[in-house]
Amino acid sequence: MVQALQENAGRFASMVSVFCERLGWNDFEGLVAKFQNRVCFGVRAEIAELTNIQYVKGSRARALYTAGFRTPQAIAEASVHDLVKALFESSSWIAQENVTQRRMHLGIAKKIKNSARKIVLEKAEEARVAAFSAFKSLGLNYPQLSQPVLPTIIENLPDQGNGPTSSGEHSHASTKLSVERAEIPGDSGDTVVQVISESSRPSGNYPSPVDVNGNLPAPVQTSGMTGSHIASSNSEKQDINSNGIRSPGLRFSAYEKGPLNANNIPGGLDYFLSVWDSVHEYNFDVHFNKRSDVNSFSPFEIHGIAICWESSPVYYINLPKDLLSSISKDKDPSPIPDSDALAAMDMLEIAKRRWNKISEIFGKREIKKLTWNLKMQIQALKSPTVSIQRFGSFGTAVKNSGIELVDSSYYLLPPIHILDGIDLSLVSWILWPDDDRNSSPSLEKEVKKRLSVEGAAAAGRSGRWRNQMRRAAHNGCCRRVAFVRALSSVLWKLLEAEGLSKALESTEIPLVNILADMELWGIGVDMEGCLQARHLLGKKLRLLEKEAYKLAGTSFSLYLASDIANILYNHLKLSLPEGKRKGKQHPSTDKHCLDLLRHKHPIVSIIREHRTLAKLLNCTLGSICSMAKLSMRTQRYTLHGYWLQTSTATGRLSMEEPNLQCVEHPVDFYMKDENIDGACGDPKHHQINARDFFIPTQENWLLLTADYSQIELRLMAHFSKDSTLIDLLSRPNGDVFTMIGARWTGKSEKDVSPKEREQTKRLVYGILYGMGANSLAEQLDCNSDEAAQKIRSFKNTFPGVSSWLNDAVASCRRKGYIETLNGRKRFLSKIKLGDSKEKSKAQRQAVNSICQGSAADVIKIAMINIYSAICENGVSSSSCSMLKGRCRVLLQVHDELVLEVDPSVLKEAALLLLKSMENAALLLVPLHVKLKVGRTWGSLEPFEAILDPESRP
DNA sequence: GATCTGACGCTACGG
DNA sequence: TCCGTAGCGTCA
Repeated sequence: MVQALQENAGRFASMVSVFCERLGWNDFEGLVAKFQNRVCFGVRAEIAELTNIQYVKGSRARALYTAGFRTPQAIAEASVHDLVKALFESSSWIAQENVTQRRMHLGIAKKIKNSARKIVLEKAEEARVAAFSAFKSLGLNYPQLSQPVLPTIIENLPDQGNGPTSSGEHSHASTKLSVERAEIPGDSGDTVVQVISESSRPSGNYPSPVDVNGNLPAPVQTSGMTGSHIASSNSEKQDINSNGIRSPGLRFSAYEKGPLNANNIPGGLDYFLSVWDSVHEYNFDVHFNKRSDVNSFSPFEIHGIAICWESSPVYYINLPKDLLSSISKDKDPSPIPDSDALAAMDMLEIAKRRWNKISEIFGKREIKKLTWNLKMQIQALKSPTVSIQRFGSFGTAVKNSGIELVDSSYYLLPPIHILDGIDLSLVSWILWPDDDRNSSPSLEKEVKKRLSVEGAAAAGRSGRWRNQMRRAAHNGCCRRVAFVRALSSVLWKLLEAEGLSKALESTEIPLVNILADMELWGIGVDMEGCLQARHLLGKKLRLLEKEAYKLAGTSFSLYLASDIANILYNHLKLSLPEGKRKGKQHPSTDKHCLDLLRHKHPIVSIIREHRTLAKLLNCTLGSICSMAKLSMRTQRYTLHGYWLQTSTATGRLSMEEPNLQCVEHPVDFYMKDENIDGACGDPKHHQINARDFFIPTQENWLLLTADYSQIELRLMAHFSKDSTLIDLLSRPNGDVFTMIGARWTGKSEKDVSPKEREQTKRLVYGILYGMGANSLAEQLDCNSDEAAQKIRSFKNTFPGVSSWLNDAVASCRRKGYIETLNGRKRFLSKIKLGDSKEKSKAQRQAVNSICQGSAADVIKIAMINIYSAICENGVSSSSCSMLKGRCRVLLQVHDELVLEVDPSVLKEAALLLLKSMENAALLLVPLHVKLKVGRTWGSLEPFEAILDPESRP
């Protein structure tokens, strides 16, 4: 933690000082100094600054100061132990210290440290943003500003002492957009089939080198089999196997020998590429790393690609070295002398041709290409960069050849689009959606779980370099590809046996591309607004704390549930609500509990408000500020979360770092304005809507969102075929819950009050998810008899629904799994095998997963349809070609899609969105979609312009 | 003895 | 004894 902090602070400090230095802008330097610390005004100011830290008031501040901790930063970096020493061990009553006291001291020191950490982080961010906006207001061109900064930052990192600091030559290079460039020949779909492909493509069925259990056949057999495969393509190839150029172990099969460098086989890389091109199925793994410290247009640096196919050795292409090798031309592997510029240019042409060939191979849709974690690899190959250093003597030639330079020391190669790649992690997830929830899918773990020990070991051997240097340098790339090969034979058979290939191929695989793009693109952030809100919230939180301490008569941590429980139930002697004990460490202080207590003591509502606001500040706004990056491309702050396709059991997407699927709704509070003279007026109303800080990534574009209305309810109507419900949902307008409420209470629609509507909604979802009468009674604020009566009444009104609920459970019990609209399965074995508690849980899950999972399917299909119309390198479809490049999907929030749109095509985009979503599935009830448009996510207005789609051609 | 980890509590979001 | 997520924090 502290390391991260130090890094952050250091980065910020160097950035700021470079800004100032380069512009000679002294005023700004002063501003920054103020932000960074307020040291210059002497000791009193310093101590005052320390009191900003939580739990640090007068005496502690002085104690810390005299012990040498003179800034929040020093405290943040200090060890807890040192803080304890500084805070308590000098005082006179240290002698009677006992264990509990010691623990308390440690706790306080920890909290102080945390609080100091927060303060330092905040300041770093404030200054970062202030620096940025100050430059912007000066009208400075961003690239000029940022370019010198990055190398300087790198310079400050320990292991990159001599990064280029400043020079004119890179100031213009990286501002150009380069994605649109470089047409790849193989990209158009109709790739040229080379003659060699046909003649060398092995015919007939392959004998599988590894059986379903992953057992390796005896070495003799394998060796013969490998030979026969290679021989059928080329006899020269066999020689290398028996000659053992790379590996002395003649008696081992190629499978066991470990990887080969694709350039070191006879015929060199060109020959390898032609063989690779001829196989009908292969596994690959791109070796790359993400330069996370750089706000680059293209942070992916690629090093190589590992490839293997059935019973082949694992091949590794070293980039760019192997592209530039001349072995196939004159059998002379030594590099061309640098003086020979012409030869270098020739070589470069060859390299380009080879790169294009690779691109072409990846672009063949009909070839089955398997890997693990495809999304990142797609991203890496979309803007692959290679360090200048790796070009060695070709560097100058490359520079003159028009290959683009980015981040001053990386060349950007033409993009490669992997079409229809198959991600084995998806296969594994779709087969076992309830597995590994907490951990990210790991290939190693998967191999251990699904393959026999021998199978895993054999795969490991074939992907493991003997040479330790290479093993380290290739970062497991070859091993991964070998594992993918071993796993795929097992998983693919299972997939087909379970009949899950359709779900995989129709939605999950196409979705990978979309998510990859969404991650790269990001969403815009209004940093200034966010920081202002944080400032405001911070002030309010401090006021709330003060008030809470006053009401409690003592100070305690509002962040700590056990402290709050202690204050409420011991100190203030409030009575614990019914049934809230349950053997925990402390009595519950959760939201529901506080709601019950809210009239008993004024502090309760303070605690509630503090919790809500603290969550907003620390989680949402905090992560926005710390995770937003300044985008080179758009000169705006953007957030790039990660989309997780395999983390949920029901099939929904989820997101992390940050999770923008749970950004709060607007929060209101009142706060007295403190004027400079201390006079306080009436409490002023404030509203913070975190969604206001999300904006398009492009200047002047708009956000366009669309969300499904009651999608799960509609799916339930579809599945249950309940005629009453279908009838209600098929009406073109009117509120569904009001209508259900009317039907259910026997009133007419206009007599249904908003309260009744709300109750109806809760009841509907409650029953949908199998809620018991007791909890429903609590939710609806009535007794459990009434609740039970309402449930019966509801079920009588919709008899089809209630019988479907039973059918769904029965069917799940019979088959052991449930199935979604798209044929995805979730296995719920506990519905049969568990104890009664587990059983009833599984029953509820069964019903819920069908609806939730089907809803996830529907919106995924809609996303795919939209993407195929708007994506820039997709097949051009008839009417939507004008949308290409002017419209992007930014977020998916379960039932809602957030797009950004060029205003000139707003109407077209809205129509496309509406149509794609409404037609994503054909149900017995129509799917309703609500469109909204606005400048920020928080200020959306209903979009009415295309209510009548028939008016458009 | 500092540091890491898994379990749990709480709060957001979505239906 | 509604379901499904992420994330932050404490504690043993």
